[in-house]
Amino acid sequence: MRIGELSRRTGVSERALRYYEEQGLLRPERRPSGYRVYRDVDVAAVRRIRVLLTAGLSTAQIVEVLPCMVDDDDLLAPICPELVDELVKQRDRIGAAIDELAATRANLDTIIANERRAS
DNA sequence: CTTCTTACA
DNA sequence: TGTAAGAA
Repeated sequence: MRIGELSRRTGVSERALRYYEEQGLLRPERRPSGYRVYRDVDVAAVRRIRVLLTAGLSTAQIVEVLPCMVDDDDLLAPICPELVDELVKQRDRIGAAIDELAATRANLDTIIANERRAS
């Protein structure tokens, strides 16, 4: 199938699909015309990429992590133990980010609470 | 009509 | 990431 069909079947824009390829996430063949040719398995591949992207992983991380994962029905399951380690680190980073945002929000709340009427 | 690349009021 | 432009 060509990019248009893959886009329709995955709900991912053609722009994004070309970007994924640029990042090494997909390696479609090329027809002499230059058109990209995707295989059926790429539909599932794109879904996995989406899941990881939504989980906050960068495309670079996904490139390394993807080969260590397998489709367990509808979910993604990590195979390599070292991968689980990286995922845990990623989870911790998110936790840290949440804490920082909570702190900045608290600062904002304080400032808002200081509102005073103009005399 | 579909895709490709490149570039950005 | 979207989108416009010019070419195939």
